[in-house]
Amino acid sequence: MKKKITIKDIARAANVSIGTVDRVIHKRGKVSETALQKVNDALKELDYKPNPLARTLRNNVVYKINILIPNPAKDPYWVPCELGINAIIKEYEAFDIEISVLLFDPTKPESFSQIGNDLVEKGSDALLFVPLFEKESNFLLEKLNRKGILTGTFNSLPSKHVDHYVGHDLFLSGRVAAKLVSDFIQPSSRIGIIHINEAFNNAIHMRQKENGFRAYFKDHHVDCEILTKNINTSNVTEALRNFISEEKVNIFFVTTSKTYEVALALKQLNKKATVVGYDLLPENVSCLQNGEIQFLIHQAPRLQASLSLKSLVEKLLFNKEFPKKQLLPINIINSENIKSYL
Amino acid sequence: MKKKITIKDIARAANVSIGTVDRVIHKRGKVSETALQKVNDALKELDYKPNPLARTLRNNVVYKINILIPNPAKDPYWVPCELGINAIIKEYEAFDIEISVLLFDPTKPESFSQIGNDLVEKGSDALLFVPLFEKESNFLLEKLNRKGILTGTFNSLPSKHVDHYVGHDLFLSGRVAAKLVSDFIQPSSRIGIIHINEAFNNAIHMRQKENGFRAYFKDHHVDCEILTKNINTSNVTEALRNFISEEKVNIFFVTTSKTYEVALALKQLNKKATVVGYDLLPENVSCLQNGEIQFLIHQAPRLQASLSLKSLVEKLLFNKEFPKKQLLPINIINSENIKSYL
DNA sequence: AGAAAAAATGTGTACGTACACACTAAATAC
DNA sequence: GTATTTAGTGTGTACGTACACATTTTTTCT
Repeated sequence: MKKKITIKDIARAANVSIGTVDRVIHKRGKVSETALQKVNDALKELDYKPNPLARTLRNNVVYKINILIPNPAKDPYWVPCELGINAIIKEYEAFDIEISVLLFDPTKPESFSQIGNDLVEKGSDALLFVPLFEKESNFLLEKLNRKGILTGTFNSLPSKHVDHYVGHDLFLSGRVAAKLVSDFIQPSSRIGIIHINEAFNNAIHMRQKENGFRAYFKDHHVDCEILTKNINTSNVTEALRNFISEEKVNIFFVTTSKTYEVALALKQLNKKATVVGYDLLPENVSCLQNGEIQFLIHQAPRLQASLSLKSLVEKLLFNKEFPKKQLLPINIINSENIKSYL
Repeated sequence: MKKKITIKDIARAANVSIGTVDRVIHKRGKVSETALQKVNDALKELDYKPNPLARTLRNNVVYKINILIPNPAKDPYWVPCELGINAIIKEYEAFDIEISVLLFDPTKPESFSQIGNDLVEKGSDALLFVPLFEKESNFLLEKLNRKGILTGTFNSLPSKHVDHYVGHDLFLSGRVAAKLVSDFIQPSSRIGIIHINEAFNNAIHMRQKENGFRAYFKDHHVDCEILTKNINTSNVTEALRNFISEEKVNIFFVTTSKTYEVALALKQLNKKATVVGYDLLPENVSCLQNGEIQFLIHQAPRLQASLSLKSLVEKLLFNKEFPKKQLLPINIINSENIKSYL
């Protein structure tokens, strides 16, 4: 079991002191040509890799990471996200990392901006947040970049100005829904795309999904009527009942986690239809298991949150590299494999 | 940014030396009742967590992990598995870990046993392997346990005697296939379960999948003829062509990664049918994209391998805990979401 | 040539932990 | 009462890195 190469081994091999080796490694100058040559040769020859543990220990700083996510109490979609974050906090509690979680109201952009500004003021090594509001997020990102704070986002739209992004290809996820639905299409079928968005804050996401959905049918020359219905009222069920009664739609693609609302409305009207939607909310899962929803696409908020936090933590602790943009696989869930996701 | 608590802080709080604190922490005795009390109080009060980095640095050992997996050259299913392992090796190359990968012939149990024995002889801190052969694997596990070597397995059957297992619920994955297929069933449908297993080495896996598949239909009172066909010959295509010609089957569930063979045979006979099978081999992916396979269940060999190796590595390096048994979600793949998996 | 400045190199220390060792004080033995 | 054991405690050092500081060597200038 051979020992790993240390800076000491390099010093010995190059016949200089560890101080000189250190200066070469950190390019802090004050090294003669000959010594530089010898040390560089030795570094290459012995394939030196600095020990991240010793480096971190020596650096002896407690890194501070702030997290800004939507309040799960306002939208249950974010519950798993918070769980994922807490798991990572637990996982790294023994390390020199301090992580704080702050919640904003997903229906109030100003709540996001205000807490965001506070956090910029207070300062930190990294800030991880959910960029629900495009304008406000970009404004925040600009400030963070100016301050040189490491940035991470997840779930929503990636941006050029963020260091790390974890999320999904929403256009593709629309296509996936279309493919799933396509097996249920009959000559008489009419398809409804339902956007349920009480807070008006993820219109772009829903649009991308719709575009993907429609693109699939265009590519495959399935001609079939596809209607789009926006529901922004607070009385979702009533609006849905009206829509379903008026239009003869028997296939539904719901672009948000409120998929169960469609299943509910159908049940109330005593109608059968194919429903495909998003996310593993308890209500959705229950409908899936009852056969009222055929498929759910799982956006894995928990995994998104934990992956993005983990990347930031390990970047700070071990200087581990991460991709600027990480797109997760799109998970198709039916009444059976749901058990393996709970 | 407050510093983390160290044993020095504990020593100061308890008004003793760090040596005494250390003796308390490691329960090495030689501590007076009063000191013990004070130190324990301080430990609890300040919520002391030892710094895993410093601990590992001080321990100063290079851990050795051996890995024994089937040769990807003999069965392409294992290609991603090797890739996942190499990625983890790369990820931790700067740490005091030495990882070696050895390959056995998945058609020859004796090749597994022989290399396994060699590895036990040579010794190591942990051994990760794929327990393709039940009897031989248990024999190896017994030896490893006696030697006190940390053990990990993945992909195949979990065992009481292994420290860490990553895999799938195969019975459930059979049920998932059944649910997928159920949407294609018509009154006249006949279903074929195809076991293609040239090497006779994963009969148990295939059986579990079949059981799950049949259980779903039993639960749902779908009465529909389900035939089982075992194919162990080397000329798979011919055997399949004969089967398809003789039996009027229009829905196929293939329990192994050789799913493309069924699609191929159907194509040769110019027949259309619903095919559901396993794994993202290039041949399968191509059939999926051509519409010759409807769904694939992705067993994620790459993820399985990297997760299990990562667990062992982090257990040794940071003493991070892991679950004894980790079942992964069952991934449903169609022609669209496949893009997010490649 | 000798002093002063500049360049190059080496040494020491800290990070937090773990353990060997040295030390102190009390207890036992003769 | 002194010697020896024993329980209890404290000190020193190493792990590998990073950087401040001390020291040596070389260069420059008068």
